[in-house]
Amino acid sequence: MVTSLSNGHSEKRCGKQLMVNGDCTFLVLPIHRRRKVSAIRDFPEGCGLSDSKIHPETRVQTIDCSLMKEDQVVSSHIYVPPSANDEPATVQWEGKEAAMEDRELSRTPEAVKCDSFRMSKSPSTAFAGGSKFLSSGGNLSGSGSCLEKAVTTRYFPQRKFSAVRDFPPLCGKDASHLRNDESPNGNSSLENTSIDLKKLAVDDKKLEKTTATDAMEVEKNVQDGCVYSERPAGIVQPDSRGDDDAKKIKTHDVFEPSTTQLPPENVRERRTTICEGSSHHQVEITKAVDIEGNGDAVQFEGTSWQKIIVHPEFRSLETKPSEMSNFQHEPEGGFDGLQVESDRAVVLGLMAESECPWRHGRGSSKFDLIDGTNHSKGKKVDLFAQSDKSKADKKREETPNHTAGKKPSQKKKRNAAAYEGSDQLVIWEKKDSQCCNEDTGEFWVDKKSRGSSVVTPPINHDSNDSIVIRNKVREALHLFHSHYKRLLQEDKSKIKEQTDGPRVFHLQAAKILKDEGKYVNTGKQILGSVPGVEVGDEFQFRVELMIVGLHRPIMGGIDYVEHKGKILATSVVSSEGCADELDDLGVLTYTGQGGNLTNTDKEPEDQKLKRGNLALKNSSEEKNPVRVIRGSESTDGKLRKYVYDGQYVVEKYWQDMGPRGKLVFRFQLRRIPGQPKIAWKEVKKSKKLKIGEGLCVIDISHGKERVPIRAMNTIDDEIPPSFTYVTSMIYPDWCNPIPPEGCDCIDGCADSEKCLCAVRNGGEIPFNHSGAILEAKPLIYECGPSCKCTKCYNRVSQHGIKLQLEIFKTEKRGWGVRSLSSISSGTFICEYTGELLEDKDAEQRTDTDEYLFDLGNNYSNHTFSDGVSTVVSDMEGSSFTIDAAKYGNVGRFINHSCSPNLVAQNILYDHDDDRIPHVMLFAGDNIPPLQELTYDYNYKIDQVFDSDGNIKRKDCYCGSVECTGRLY
DNA sequence: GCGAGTTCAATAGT
DNA sequence: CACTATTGAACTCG
Repeated sequence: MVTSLSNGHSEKRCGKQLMVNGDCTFLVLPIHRRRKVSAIRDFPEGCGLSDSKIHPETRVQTIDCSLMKEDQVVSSHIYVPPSANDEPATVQWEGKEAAMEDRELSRTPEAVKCDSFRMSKSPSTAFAGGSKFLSSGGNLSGSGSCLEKAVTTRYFPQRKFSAVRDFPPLCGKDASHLRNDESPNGNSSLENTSIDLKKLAVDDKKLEKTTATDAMEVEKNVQDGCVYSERPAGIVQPDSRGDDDAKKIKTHDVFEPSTTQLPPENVRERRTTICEGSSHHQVEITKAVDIEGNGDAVQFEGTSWQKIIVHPEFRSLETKPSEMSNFQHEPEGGFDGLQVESDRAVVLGLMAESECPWRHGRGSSKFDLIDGTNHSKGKKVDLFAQSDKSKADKKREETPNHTAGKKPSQKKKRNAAAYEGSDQLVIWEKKDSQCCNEDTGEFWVDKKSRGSSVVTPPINHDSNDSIVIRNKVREALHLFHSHYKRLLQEDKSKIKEQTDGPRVFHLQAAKILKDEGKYVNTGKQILGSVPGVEVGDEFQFRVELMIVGLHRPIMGGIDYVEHKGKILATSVVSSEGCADELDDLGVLTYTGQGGNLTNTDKEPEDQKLKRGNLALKNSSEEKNPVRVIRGSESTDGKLRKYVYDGQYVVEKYWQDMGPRGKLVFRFQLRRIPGQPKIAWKEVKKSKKLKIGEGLCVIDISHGKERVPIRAMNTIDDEIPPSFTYVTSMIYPDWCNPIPPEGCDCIDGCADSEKCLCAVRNGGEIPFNHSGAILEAKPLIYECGPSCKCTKCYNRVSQHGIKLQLEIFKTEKRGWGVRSLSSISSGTFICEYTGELLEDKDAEQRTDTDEYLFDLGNNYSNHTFSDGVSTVVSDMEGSSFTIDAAKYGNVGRFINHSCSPNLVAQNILYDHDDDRIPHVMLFAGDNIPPLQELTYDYNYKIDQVFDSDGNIKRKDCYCGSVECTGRLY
């Protein structure tokens, strides 16, 4: 991301310059003069904030908050009205509303006891700032998207000296090497995957038959009274449906679970999957197939054997040995999504960034089911996915002949081509030919007319490819939100007479995106992880799941693919998936689909074992990975975001009495070990820590911030360095900023043509009603104390920190900052406070210049016309620097990253001096809890000098995939 | 056997 | 809270 947009321009003192790069338009503002001092931090280039979804009715911010009571830490959720209006934020607890300013309240014993605060009114359901202005793709950050680029002031000061934070060796690029060592690199992960592609050999005819009969038979079985339940007999109670219906439940047919028994004695085969997490810890998942038909069993290492209960009649539907011969390459036992030739597969740990317990840096797909123990190459290839072009072509040519003699499936619209690579099995649609390398044909290997073709992965796990696909996902989501925002704005500008039905802008935006061909991972259905999507990614709409290929049905909760004659579940969206649904073992109970559970118009009926339910049932037998997307609810019960939770295995299923008195299917899914930890769980755990357990300081602000800022150190015994915490800038005596003129609005600054502040912002208020910044500008004017407006959403950053931040000791980068709650893109994080210095003064502080933030020559008058800024002020006078060494706030602990998730924004509200704007940090991405907050310090390589004028250099240890390796 | 029409799924917004 | 438009795959019908 540290692309030197205009290295040469610094010397040219160029004027306004437009740089067009594809979709990107960079407006480069003039460079006025060189800096005299070695001010350290500069505004990141391309602070470009783009899109934002405006939620006019969204007026709630959710803050996960830990309250402190002496040495106790109590977790709470506080829903805070955004700071956009000028009223004090309030919370309600047990019906009592209390001002958030009243810090004492949150420290009362009552508050300590309470589990949660709830806002008295929750007109909408914004979470953590409500909207997003970059993407909804959670954690999607870093470089690459043009949309992120916007107007930015640029200049390249010549640093005379520097004393930036010192980092230990073996970080930065080294760090990333280390990471690669920790887990097998991409190539090896691919090569070692060695998933037995023979298993993909499918007899179309047989498939057809099996498919057809499967659902039918299963349905019949259910109707015949076979209940596959692990619930104690009697739990399922017949309702008033009459005797016939009641017969459907024969409690004596219920098979009791056996969760503690040893594996079956007479196992036909045993397959062990090794899931490797961080620290090379491997977890074994063993599936034992019982030859006696007494039920297979599965065991996660460290847990007891869990018997897979399959009713005998169900078992009869399973592939019989005699039928096996019909499968040309069918190995005994059928496909196991996790299996490799050696019967061992490894889930690569996703943990790489040591400081972030579940993130492995950006841009790389880190969740690889590979063979971590057998590193021989080409297993997969020699089995089926041969890369030999001629063979592939030949096989392709043979295909029609083979199929001609057989009865092709009517229902089979797809040529179920498939590949297995790492943890993925991809079922390609035949029409999606571009997915295959047609130039070389090397990906095509037909399965002897059995209908399915196997392709090797279109992407390998080389980090570059991972970045590419990751950026594709990011771009798609950026575009989606861009369209969405535009549609919203267009609608808003329309006269409100046009109320022609519900306006589903997210769907419209998705449609546009599809027409543009910007969907990712289309044309294929993936079993396992989806390229470019990482565990923890957050989405706002269901359509986004479709856009990135994570979950295709817009409505359906279960996505599935036909494979080997069976439909297998690929992903489920758990809408009930609040945190409590998952216990500590990562077990999710999912209710099947159908039965008119939600449609009140139709009569409720028993759920049938077909479609998604059948797919999940099949998956419970095949033990293939199923992606889980968790929908999280906000206060009013509406779903506000979807989080990709990782891969699960369906352990068992049973029938249960549903809410409408009809039978529903329940599926128990267990999270596959070795994946990134679930953020909320970590947060929960983290909040429980007490002094001595990693918690060093309960509140580094000593009560000066509304929300306490903890200091955590689980690395060593170091406590945070001492400094004086200040929540606002300290101006020198000579500096008496003039109060601004202020607007005269009395209507909440609704009329952006009359509101002076809005006019100064180019005729619009740069925030949405949720308090999220819409786009970065060189300078933003918030309404301030001089304004007459009382309620106005043009006040965001001036209200201070709303999120629960904490500083924590990193392994390699000193102290860092993270949030305990999910942050959506555009949310205000904090100001960078400190002492305001003139250059000449800053130059004297050579010992502490690691905390300097260069305000540079940002000052300028911006006249916004035609969306283009023009700088009219002269640049005489000195420039300024913020020194946070002695006086500062949490902002001084925020580290640099080459793939930052924050951006800096100049803001004025309490004075008019645009030479010394406030430096406000906003989220540039959706940021999951506990992910370190970073921004780009924006150093320029070889532009920092020591006191003798020598070029200084410092390695960067941000550890991101896109790390340039050097800080300066 | 094929295309047209219908049904099924669950929000997202009014 | 009730209601509805919505999409794409599966399914049914002619």
